[in-house]
Amino acid sequence: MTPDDFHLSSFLPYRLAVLSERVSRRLSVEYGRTHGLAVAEWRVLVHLLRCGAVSVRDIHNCVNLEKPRVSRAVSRLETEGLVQKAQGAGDGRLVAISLTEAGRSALADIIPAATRIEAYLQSAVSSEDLNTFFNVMERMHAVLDEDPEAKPRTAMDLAPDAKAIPAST
Amino acid sequence: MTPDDFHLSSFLPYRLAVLSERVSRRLSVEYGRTHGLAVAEWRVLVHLLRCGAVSVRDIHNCVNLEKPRVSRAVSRLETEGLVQKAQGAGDGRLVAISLTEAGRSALADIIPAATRIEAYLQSAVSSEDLNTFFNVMERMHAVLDEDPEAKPRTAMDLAPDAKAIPAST
DNA sequence: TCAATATCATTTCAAATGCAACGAATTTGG
DNA sequence: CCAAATTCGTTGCATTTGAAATGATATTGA
Repeated sequence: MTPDDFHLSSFLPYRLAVLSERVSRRLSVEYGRTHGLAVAEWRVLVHLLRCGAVSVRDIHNCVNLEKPRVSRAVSRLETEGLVQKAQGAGDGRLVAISLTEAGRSALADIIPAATRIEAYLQSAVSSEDLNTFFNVMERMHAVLDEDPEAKPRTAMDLAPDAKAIPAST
Repeated sequence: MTPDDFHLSSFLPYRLAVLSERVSRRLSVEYGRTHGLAVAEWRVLVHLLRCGAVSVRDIHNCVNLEKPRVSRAVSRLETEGLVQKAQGAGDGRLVAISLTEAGRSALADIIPAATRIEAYLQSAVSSEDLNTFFNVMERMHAVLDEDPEAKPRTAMDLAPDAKAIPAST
């Protein structure tokens, strides 16, 4: 293969990174405007909404954030009063992190805005194509799942039916 | 809309970020093993291969890296001997950055490996689905292009036929 | 012509990040 | 029962990062 034929702009990893980063930045405008949240904090809040009182490790295992990043995000959220920490019930090492009323109310603001942006992004795409899109992403994940050099996927990111991916066409 | 229905794992921006980061990390293993390159350095090298002697600003405008990041990546590459700087011909402010022979040879190593990983990622996807996949990404970009809150796209990332996107189905 | 403005690359600085180390708490295995 | 090993959350530390400032050069416009 001739290296000169290589175009960055058609290189899959590059394309993914560019779109992902552009989308993330667009969302950050929204998070920031409403409550000054960074991506890590947004992920933590959303996870807490669904899972109630959980540990740092739980969050780390679910939302693709390194442990120190979760710890610091939680600290910031606690300072802002959106989250509270409590001593773990049985295990003294665990910290039970949960939403405060203010946190719940912040999410009530932000989730609709986030959903609106998501819908906006998808608005020019038919639902068949969107299905195919997600299916392709899942297949790429599946390839990486088999790759010993790749970082394992978190359990939460596994497709519900990952064991039997239906063909999309 | 009920915020409790919101799942992070089905949120498009989150999915994009997770896949993109996983792919990037997998590639970094490859870059790092061969020549200790970071993503920014890889992008700069590839751009130079196609564009010859260019300025920092040119690189910044083409490969989605902030200006300081390009500047530092170039410095590192120069230290490693993969790149050389020259005084800009006409304009004294410009720096003419170009590949050295060592840089070209490093690319000859890395590009096949990168291409192999790209092919690997796409190996479980039919070419129709892959077409749809890229088409969907392009449509999302197009939506952001209309959004004043979104960061503009670089010229290089514009699809060649972005003005008339063919339907994929 | 030459002052005001703009552009270029670099550097400064504060914040974010990830790896590794740490102390505390728990579990394990003899 | 207790010492070794593991797991938990946090923190130290070095690196990376991006926004803004800087100094140098070019361009503009009066």
